[in-house]
Amino acid sequence: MTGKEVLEKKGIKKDNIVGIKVGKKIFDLLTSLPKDVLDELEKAIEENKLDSSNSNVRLIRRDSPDGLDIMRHSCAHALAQSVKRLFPETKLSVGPTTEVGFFYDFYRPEGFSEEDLKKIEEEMKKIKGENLPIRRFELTKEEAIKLYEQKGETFKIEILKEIEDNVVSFYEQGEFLDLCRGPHVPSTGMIGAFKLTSISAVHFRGDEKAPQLIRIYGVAFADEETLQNYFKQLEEIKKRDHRKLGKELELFMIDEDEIGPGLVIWLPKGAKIRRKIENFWLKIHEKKGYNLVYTPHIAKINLWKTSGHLDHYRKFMFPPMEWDKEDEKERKEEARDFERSIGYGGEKTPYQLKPMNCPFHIMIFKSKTRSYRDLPFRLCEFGTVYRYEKSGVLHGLLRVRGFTQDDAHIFLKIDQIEEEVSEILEIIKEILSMFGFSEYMVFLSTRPEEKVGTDDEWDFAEESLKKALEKSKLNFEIDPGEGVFYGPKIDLKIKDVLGRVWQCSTVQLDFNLPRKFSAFYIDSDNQRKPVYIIHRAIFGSFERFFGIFIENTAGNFPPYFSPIQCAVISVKENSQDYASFIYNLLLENRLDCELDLETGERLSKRIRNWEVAKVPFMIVVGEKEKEEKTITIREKGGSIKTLSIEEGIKYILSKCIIE
RNA sequence: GCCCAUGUAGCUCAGAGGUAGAGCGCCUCCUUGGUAAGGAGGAGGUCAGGGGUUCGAGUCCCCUCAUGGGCUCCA
Repeated sequence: MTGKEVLEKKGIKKDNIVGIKVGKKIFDLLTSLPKDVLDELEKAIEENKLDSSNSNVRLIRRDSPDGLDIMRHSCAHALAQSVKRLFPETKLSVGPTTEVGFFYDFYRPEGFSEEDLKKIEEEMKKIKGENLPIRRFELTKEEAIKLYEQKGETFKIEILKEIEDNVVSFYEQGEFLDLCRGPHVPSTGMIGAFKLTSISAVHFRGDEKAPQLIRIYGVAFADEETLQNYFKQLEEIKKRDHRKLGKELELFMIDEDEIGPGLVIWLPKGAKIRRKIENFWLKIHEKKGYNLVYTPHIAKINLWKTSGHLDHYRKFMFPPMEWDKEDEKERKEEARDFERSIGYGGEKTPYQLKPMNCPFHIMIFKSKTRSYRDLPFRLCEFGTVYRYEKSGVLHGLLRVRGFTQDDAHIFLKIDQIEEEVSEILEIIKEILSMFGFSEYMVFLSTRPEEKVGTDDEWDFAEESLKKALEKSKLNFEIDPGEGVFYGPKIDLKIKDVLGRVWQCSTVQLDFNLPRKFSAFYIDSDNQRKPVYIIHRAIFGSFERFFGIFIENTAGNFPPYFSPIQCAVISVKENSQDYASFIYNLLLENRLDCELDLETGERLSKRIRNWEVAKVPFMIVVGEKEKEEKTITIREKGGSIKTLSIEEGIKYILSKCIIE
């Protein structure tokens, strides 16, 4: 007996019901229920407990999360049915749900156009209108393969072959049927408000060698209103888009044609913000015993051979800088008996743009003999690196080809890891909180199958990281096997105001690099001991973090990071001297401010200009203020107060200067 | 790298075979103003780049570059 039949038998209205949930198991109304589920359902109905929140058996309504998922699944079928009606030669693949909608993958070499998409959507609406009853039935795998052989659905046969069960389920609506494990709504009329949003190409099973399929995406919600709200939310995200705000607020630019894709120019206002962030960051790090260094952007290619980057990281590196052909002979002569293709030592050796800073920092460590007394030895740098990211993944500031890491490497003994990591976690929290980020998701990744380092080292290191995390009181999850081959790591993701999650901070242990470079220290027993390294970054990349920061604040930066903190505006010409006087006072107090003596525009227009530029404070002075030795402060958004010069400046400074 | 879409003034965009447009911004002038847009005039374009079709190409076709949304990738 199916859920539908039970409800009908018991006379329960099922207008908005799309399934039954027993414990964590979900059944649609079309599936024959196992005996125990059936019993429990009937019992719950008799005791009238179906909707009470503590009941183990519950009806799934279409607008609940589970209900939406069922409904979206049926949307995918309606999509496939629509496509088969309009383009019968199309072959079907799979059609699951997504977080807010659904998609279906089709094989159709000629693809679909935007026009096709509209037609498909219209046909889906028709299918919804037809309110076709949906039926579930089962076949043996053999029968199913036979059925699909008749229909020529080659992809379905492939999928069937991978299924282990011998009996498979089908769902049928009108002339359309599909291999599917469900669940589905009882009829096509039950699907909610939907819209097809995009088309993209994917490979069958994500395998690059497999044939290419066309994926059609849609979103679906219980009703038209929620669907519209979803699009409104998208608008909000669009409004905060850092690429748009970056242009409007003149923060950065990327000139793909003349300079190169993925290469960021920080404009004066963006650079001002960055410098404030750098100063703040550096002050904290110097307090914690870090040593700032600067290293070159290129190095002889052999450095990258030693570090192993050339073997493992090559596809993200820009090509080596080769000398002209005429120099080729000379270079080869200079080359010792090292790799012929690489060349080494001589004047004409190829150079390589750096994708990471660590080899330089190791060379600094190795530049003199280090004692155990020197450890932990902490180096930090705003190190600019270049990585050749594939063209399709570049995205504003969030994915670029040249970026500056807030990088640090800590050289230490293995028994210092725990304390050092817990110190690092404190620094991370302290710094991120200044940007309005306080919600974190933390992941500890442990040893993968392929790794360097001994099991003892891994045991000790993983345990140290765990203890440090526990001490930090951060909630964390363990990602078993997700560590990189050279050591375990902690990744920290931040949540922004729209609930989006971004990975920025990372703390990684490295058993590998010190060995590659034979980096050691002299211990108290006068023995050479191998040193351990922690790689860590808080922002990860200034560029990326800036993009996230822009979107999180919608360009309304906290006053202490604002590129222009205060605009001083004279009402008319006779107060210009007074405005200049106030402006100079602010400058003396290290405030970033602008003087607006513009006489060509109305006052309200000038105030609007500073509002649009998202300047947190304006000081407007006219005859009245000049007379009374006061200033009128307008905060962004419009609140206004008049204070004495001293009080007013004190107030603004308290919001704008961080020590 | 793959699929689809897009590329027109500094910015946002209209123009869809027949003389390159608007708003904002910029420059000049008028307006001397009290907390989010005062008025007038002006400058500004190899229509991403290259090739083709055509009497004639932002407009149609091909290639390249780049961007957007996905996919894949991200030791």
